Amino acid sequence: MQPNGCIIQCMDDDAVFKALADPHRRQLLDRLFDRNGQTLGELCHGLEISRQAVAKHLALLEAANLLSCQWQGREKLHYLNPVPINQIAERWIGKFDQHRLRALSALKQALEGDPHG
Amino acid sequence: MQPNGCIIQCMDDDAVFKALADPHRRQLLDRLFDRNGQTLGELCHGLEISRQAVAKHLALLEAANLLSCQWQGREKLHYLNPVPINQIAERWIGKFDQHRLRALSALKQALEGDPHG
DNA sequence: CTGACATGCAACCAAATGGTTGCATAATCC
DNA sequence: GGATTATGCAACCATTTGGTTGCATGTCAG
Repeated sequence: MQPNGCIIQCMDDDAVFKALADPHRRQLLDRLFDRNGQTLGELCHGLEISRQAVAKHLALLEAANLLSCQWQGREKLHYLNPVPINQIAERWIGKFDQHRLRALSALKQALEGDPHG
Repeated sequence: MQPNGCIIQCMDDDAVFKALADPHRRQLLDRLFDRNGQTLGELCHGLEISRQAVAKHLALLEAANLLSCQWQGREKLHYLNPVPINQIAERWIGKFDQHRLRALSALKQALEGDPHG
């Protein structure tokens, strides 16, 4: 849709796919989905890797534009950005979803609040 | 939701995400999307890597259940399987798409047989 | 059968990846 | 100011990854 953005975004796609390739990183996204705006320290809880490892993952996610950060005093808050995932879903994954169109039909009905299901 | 399938599928998710992480592999899927059932040799055309490298990528995609193969004489035909991508989209990516719900509303209209679409 | 073609298998290699440890920097609390 | 806390930076390491080359196997054509 955007005139220039597409070229740049397609380059970004690779970063996003690579960012999603690691289970720890997906887990971090999951956690931020559950509670947005967590600090590095909070995101470390329960993960069995070191703080620095988590920091690296977060930096990579940030580089892929999957999250944005905001400093608050000495704490760095991490906020989820679902847009790149969304874009991949729309532009790339959707392409493979002839099958999904059926699911969408069902979803359409659900969105309509269709009582017949 | 599925009683047993979920556990297995979640393990598969990682393989699928990893499989999608490489641009060459995504390109191969794109090519199979354009024309299904290609041989290894055909899939090599235009790629600047060796046949063996392509074969490795295809093996990885097959392991991730993203494509299925069928021998025909001395040729191995490769067929796209969009289901795992679909499942990821449904189960994981969809979760992050509060935003996408708006897009779905638009799509819903398109599916309704919008004459302008 | 012989040669050409399509693929598989295995060894090997360089670079990327995911992790660690140690130290530095900056903000907060007493 | 000094200790504590939150994070960053850099060096280092093992494993994985993506690629290569060389050779083996199996199938088709003459």
